[in-house]
Amino acid sequence: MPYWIIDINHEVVIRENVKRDEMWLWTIDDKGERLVLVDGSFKPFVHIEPSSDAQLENFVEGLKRELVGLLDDVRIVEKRKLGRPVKVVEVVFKDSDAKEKGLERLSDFRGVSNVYNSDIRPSLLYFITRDLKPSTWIDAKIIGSLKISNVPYEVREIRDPRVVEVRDPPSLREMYVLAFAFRKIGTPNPDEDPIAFIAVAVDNNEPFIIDGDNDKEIIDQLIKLVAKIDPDLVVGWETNRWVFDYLGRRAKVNKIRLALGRNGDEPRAGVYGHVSLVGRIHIDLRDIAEGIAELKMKTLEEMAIHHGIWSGESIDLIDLNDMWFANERESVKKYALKLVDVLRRLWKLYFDYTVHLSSLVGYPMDYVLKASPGHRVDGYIVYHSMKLNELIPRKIESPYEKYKGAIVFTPHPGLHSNVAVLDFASMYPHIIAKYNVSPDTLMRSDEESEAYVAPEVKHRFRVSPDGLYKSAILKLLEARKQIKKRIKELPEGPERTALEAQERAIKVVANAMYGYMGWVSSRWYMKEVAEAITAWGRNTIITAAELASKRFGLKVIYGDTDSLFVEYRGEVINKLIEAIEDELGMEIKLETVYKRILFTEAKKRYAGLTINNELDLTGFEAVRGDWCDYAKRVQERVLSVLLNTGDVNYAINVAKEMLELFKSGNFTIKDVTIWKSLDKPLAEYKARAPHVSIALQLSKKGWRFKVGDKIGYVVMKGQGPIYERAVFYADADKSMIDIDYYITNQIIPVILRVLEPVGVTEDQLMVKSTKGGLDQFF
DNA sequence: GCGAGGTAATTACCT
DNA sequence: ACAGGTAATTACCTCGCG
Repeated sequence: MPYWIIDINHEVVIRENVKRDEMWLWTIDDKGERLVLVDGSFKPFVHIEPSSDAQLENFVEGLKRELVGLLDDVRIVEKRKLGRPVKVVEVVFKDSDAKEKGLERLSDFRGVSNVYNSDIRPSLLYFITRDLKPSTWIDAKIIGSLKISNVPYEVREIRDPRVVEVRDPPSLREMYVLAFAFRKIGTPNPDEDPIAFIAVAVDNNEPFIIDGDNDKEIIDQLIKLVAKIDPDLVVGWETNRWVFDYLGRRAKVNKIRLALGRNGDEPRAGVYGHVSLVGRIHIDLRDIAEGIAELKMKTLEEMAIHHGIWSGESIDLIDLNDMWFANERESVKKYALKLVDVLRRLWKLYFDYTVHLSSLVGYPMDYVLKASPGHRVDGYIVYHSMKLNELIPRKIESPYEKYKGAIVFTPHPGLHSNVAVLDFASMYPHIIAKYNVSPDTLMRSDEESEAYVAPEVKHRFRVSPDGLYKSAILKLLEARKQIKKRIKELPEGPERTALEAQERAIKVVANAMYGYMGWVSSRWYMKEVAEAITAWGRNTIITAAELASKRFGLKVIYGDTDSLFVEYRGEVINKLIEAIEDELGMEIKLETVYKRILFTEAKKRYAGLTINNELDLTGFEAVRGDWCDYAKRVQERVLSVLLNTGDVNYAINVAKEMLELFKSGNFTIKDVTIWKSLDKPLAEYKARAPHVSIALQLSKKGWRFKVGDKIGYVVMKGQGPIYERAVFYADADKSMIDIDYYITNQIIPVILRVLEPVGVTEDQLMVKSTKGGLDQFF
């Protein structure tokens, strides 16, 4: 009977007067039955590497004496440390409490050189030692049944779980939750402001509102509803950031228990800010929004717009708050119902992806979404190294050391026609695989064997055997290749969508591998390894650029890291691609062809019109979140006209027309709002910036800001620095807006940025506009 | 005291 | 808390000048 793992939690319990560690696996079997599988066989353990002068047998005896009363077993085992065999002592404790005590005793024990595994969470250690992955199907030996108080399911005691065949996840009971609290002025405060209502959707049923005379009733109803529906999956928005914390504090005020877990537990604050509900998967969709770079404003509405599933007007939280107090409560609730439906539709787009990311990385679905790219790679590598019998170093932060990264070519400014973009496919991963770049293959200076030598930096890597990183990345690259092949063979449909999601999950981990190697907190951090990869990368792109220009006479217009922008001349491009692949042994692809492309003198900025008539904007203000909408729109339109027609005067006229419209007051407050992030706590700012100064003012009025929040401001008429004239966008009075500021500091600069390379000067924007403007073009 | 010119602080982007 | 490379604005400092 296969079981699909929903959630896992680790408990230390006393059963029949014996204390033991238990792993509770919350599962669904293939008949849709919910079951808890309890494995009581897990004993926490560490690996201890004795210092080189220690006598192994004596050392073991010493350990036994030191840890008397805490041990289950002590034995010498063969492991590998950076590929070389080593003998270490496996110390198995009776239970996790004993482990805590034991580690304390060991902290000053003589002869210990290294302790391994002590910083890996028990549930993860359990999973990796048994080669289990969450969000997969498993099988196990049933050895009996147990009771867990408050758990309404059958609980089976198991041994020897193992992964069974890969297939689709079972159908899950889903609950979507949006909680609302309001406050007349400022951020709602859980000690004073009640939960106003909660919008809920269950599975695919009609959304509804949980309402009540006070929030004790509301929270009570929520608890009862969760108990009744008993969802496997709870999806919310900002639930990790504040909602569950807020609900918890309101529950406390109302003297009720926020029993939302499957065992009746309250939400638990987990690692890295994740809130877990025992036995359920809790997804905060905001965590996914965080990873979407194109999404400037991390709101549910913006995310829905990004995915093309939003219709109608968005109402921002401040307006919603005002509506609530203006007694337009029914409209607020109606809007909330729409939001909860959108939440559900968005989650469906990410379900497959999250399942695959979870089973690839080895973290439960909710935790893997919250985990940073670095921790996702860490999860993947930890599993992989366990399979290779490698010791898993503890995470320690090494001192920061700067090293050289990628190369960016200086662009040829101006308007170009017919430009091809060539991209090396997964350049860094392929460099790692090709040159066996890894901490366990790096050669010491006195070592002699066949080696790959990195250019410039001259670090050497053994040709064989395959290193930790090479084998890890090859698995990903090969899996991805297979999936891509299958995708090509499939028609559009759910099967293909799921494969695409799997491919995305693999890509996310593969792309972060290089970064992980240069991360000072990574378990296998080694500067030389990261440095060698970028050195080979620079060498690769420079060689390719030389082939293009010297052998094929193709002008290289620009290039960044793993891409080359070259003149597009028919078959010559194919010959170039062949030559590059031949001589460098790396795959390079024709990514895009631009009919026209504009470069300024700046790197990392260009605008192109593809042969499919798509406008690609890169780096410019128009794609940045910290310029006002009006200026961004002007820049985009000017570029669109310039690239579509190639007519500079036309572009000038469009610019002037939009400038005139602006001068005559044809804009809204939102058009001129500038949004900037607070990247650190307010107290830590050294410089006076407009958004910081506004956040400080608002703090005094009862607003609370978290790191990462965005502050919108508008610049008003008057004297002095901008930070003195900036006003919170919601408090702005349109008649006081400093139109001149916006013209000289926002609109004119973004126009000139893209028109100066084609010879336009500021004076040409100043004379009144004539004919041939915007209307004619659009 | 004032303006020119440089620089630190800050944010957000690219690959 | 994945990496380095880059552009750009604003506040603020230094310096020369009167």
